[in-house]
Amino acid sequence: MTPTADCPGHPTPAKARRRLPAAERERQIVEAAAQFFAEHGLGGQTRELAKELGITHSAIFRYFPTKEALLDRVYEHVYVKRWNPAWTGLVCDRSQPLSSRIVRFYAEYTEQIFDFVWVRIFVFSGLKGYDIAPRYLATIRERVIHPICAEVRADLGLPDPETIPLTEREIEAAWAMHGKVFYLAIRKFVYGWPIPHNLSQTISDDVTSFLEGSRFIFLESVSSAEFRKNKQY
Amino acid sequence: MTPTADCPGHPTPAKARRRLPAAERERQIVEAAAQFFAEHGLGGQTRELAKELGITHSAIFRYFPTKEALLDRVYEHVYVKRWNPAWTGLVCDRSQPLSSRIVRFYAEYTEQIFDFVWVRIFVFSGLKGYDIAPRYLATIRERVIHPICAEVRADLGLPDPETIPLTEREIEAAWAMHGKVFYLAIRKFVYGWPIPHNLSQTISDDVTSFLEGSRFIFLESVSSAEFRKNKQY
DNA sequence: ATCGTTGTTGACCGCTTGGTAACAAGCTAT
DNA sequence: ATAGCTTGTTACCAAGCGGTCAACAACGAT
Repeated sequence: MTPTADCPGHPTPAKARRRLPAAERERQIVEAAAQFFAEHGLGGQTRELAKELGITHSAIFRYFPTKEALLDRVYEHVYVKRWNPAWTGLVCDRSQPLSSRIVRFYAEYTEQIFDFVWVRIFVFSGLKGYDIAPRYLATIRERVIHPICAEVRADLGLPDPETIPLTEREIEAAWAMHGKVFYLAIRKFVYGWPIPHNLSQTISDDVTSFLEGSRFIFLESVSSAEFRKNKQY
Repeated sequence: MTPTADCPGHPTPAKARRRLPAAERERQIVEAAAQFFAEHGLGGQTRELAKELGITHSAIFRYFPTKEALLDRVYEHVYVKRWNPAWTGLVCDRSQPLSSRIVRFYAEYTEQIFDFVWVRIFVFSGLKGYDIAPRYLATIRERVIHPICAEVRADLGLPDPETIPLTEREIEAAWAMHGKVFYLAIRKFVYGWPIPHNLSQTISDDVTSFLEGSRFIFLESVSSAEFRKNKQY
């Protein structure tokens, strides 16, 4: 396209700035790249990205030695600092009923996660085999899944995970709820399929359904784990 | 994998056939292409696919006018005929308890769906904006989600969807279970993350948890829908 | 053998791709 | 101004891409 499209008819066409300070241009490129790669996949072309920025693709390579380096910056920009450290404590704060703790966590969590760029780049890099997804899921397991299981145990008057380690069934029950929430995001941003308009109602239902529905799983799998443990002596 | 791996050292290496009848070669290409595109994405190169087949990329274009045409055949090969028509009736067969019907459906369903090629091509084409995913989800909604909701209604002694239309909350509750199952597939084939070794136990837990946990959602949302309906007169 | 048929090849075309280098256009200080 | 640094563009490269085509190699029938 015409790079200098400042319609030659205008005498003083507001003179849109074409030369930006380095730091600002760099930030601008990263931001546009995140949106761009989320849309077109990680294989999207730098030339097209440049076009959207109104610069040439060579300009991008002034700021990033390679496309890979740009992608690394995009990952950093999208995934770092989106985790609120307060969340971990939130689930364990027993001054409130368990269900409202979990509801509140997922309400805040989805506010960060239900994002076109976040979800799609996550899936794109998962498909490419990058380690973003496994590493992130390991974090979720430690900071969300396990704490929730521990709290459910406490809520049901069951022994804590230190005494009787969490079983696969219990962990999977917690993943079910997490999966439901993330599946909503996939439905929306990957499949382009509508999701319920009342998201907080949905989340609240999911949490209640999880707590109600998986109670017996916790009771059952803990008691059978206890049984196996006692048999050892 | 390598069909013609005739290690050049052998004097009479059984003479692995290089010239195949057209129909067989075509079938072979489609099958290899499905595996290949599932692995490398829909942007994978025909030359590399050809290399895996032990032929040149030109040979592929003898059988398929364009890469797009090959992809169409792959879609057909992967997604057509994987739906068992008996499934629709399965959920509605009231001679058995509802939970075992649903468990059985999802057991059979996952047997078809938990497949590297199926899941990844599904997600790849979803990200590209092809209509495979939305169309498929519409089918799931009609043939699985809605029937399950109707059966839950009947099981709880609630009015059928003809009388009181299904609410968004009820439908979403059923999607929760479906999403959990599909999220397992995504964890495995997209993120490369382990899933429980006892899949049938997990599915059975998920179904029980759904039926137990969403009972109140059905009761509540039906009664409020009835209330709204009566108010009209 | 010889012929036509058919699967396969290798060289080639035009376009796109990430990446480079030389040069032009702004800004700022003197 | 103009020197000097910074920012951006033009023009280019080499490799890779989907797709084409003429020639060739393997078969079956005669």
